Amino acid sequence: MSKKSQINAIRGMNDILPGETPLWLAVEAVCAGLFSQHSYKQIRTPLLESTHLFARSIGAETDIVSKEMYTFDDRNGDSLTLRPEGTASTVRAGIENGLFYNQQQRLWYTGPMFRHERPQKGRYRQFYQIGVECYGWSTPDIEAEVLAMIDHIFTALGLQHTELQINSLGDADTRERYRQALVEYLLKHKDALDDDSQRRLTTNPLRILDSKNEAVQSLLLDAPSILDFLSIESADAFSCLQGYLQDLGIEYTINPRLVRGLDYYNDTVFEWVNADYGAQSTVCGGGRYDSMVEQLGGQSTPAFGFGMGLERLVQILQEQGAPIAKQLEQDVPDAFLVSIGDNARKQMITVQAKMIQAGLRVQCHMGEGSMKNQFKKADKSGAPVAVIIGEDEAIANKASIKVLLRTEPAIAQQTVLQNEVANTVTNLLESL
RNA sequence: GUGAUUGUAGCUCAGUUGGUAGAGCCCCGGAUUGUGAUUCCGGUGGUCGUGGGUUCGAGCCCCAUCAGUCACCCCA
Repeated sequence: MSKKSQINAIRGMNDILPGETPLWLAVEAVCAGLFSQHSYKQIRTPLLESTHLFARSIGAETDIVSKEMYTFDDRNGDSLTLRPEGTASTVRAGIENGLFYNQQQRLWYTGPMFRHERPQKGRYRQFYQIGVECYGWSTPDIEAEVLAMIDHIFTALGLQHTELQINSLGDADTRERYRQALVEYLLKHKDALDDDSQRRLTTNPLRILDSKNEAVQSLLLDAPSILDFLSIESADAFSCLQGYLQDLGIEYTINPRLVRGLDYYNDTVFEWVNADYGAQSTVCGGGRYDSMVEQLGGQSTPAFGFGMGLERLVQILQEQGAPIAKQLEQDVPDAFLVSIGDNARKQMITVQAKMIQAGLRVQCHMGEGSMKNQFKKADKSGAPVAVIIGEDEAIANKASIKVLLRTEPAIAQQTVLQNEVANTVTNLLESL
């Protein structure tokens, strides 16, 4: 490895390597499958958007917009931004293409997002999110559908120790009245607040609620709860949602201190959290954002959605040894082709092509190689059978090819499978 | 952005009070076994993240810088 000429990835960017991509594909397939079962359609939007879009939707005062976006001027002098999340783009695309005009939409998306944060494991500056957005429903039933869908996904993935937390933020008027009450309460105990919380008293008091400072948290035990400030409508909707969750058998806890980092949420908000992952405990988060479509210039449209960080999800599945992660370790070819002599070697690619057409997964030994070497490769590939094309058979242009079963103890338990594969391969080869 | 910690072969790591580098795994070759695996023998591969400094001499000391990791901030 030469050192002078080597160029490394820039900070916070990471490569997803071939050892991990099978799990990524499997996770994405599970999600896409369940989205499809629920009649959600995918939407694909550009990675680049006008900077104004995010300032207007996420909130110009939020940390994301004020200091974490990749923003630059393009050659025309327009300010562009790499998307830091998926919701704003989806809303923009929906408005622009008339998807919300007297219509209802169930949409999902996936792809890279960009935030200039301090990187650590499972948290990168380019990260992948998969999410869902629903437009045109103001009632809690759509919320229950989405939460049930996520629950199905986690069950299908075999995700453990991850619990649902819900809260309601009410409408704008509720939040304003609650904000005043909270600030009033906290000012009485201002000395007990840490520096960050004192700063937030003026910038964003609600965020003090999820402070990790223990002194602050104990102080919050006696703080007013936003749930006591909800309007009749918001309270009804919230209890209605809980009824759905109980009917569905989905366990949840109400966390009145659950707030979201983006300004656009109202009423129901939720997170799935895994307490084992400290600073990155939130696997999936979302909520209702009824005002955003109008705020971005569209016809007023109720909206509900969530986003899920794939790096975290994949990491947790790996560390928990989830079945979906383990089964991929057995992702091996059905057969490995080996040849003796030049004539046989020339036939090998053709045999492989026919086996592939028959639906088998086949790996071929490429290039020169002693029998010993070829069998080593066959063994390493994990294929349950090795197919040997011999010199005599090749010269006679017949396909009387030997199929060997591997008999290594480690895979002896797969004997039945081996025989099935061997029979399939043998039958196929005889018919060629 | 703040604080802490780490950075030696592809991987996991060792390297003693500073004297210009080692192990295991992997990979390659050979011997052995009815092929592979196993066992034995041998081999490729690192200017010790980078750039300065101190010193006769630094992987080990100092400064800077880059990167990873952890916590905070923030968030998925």
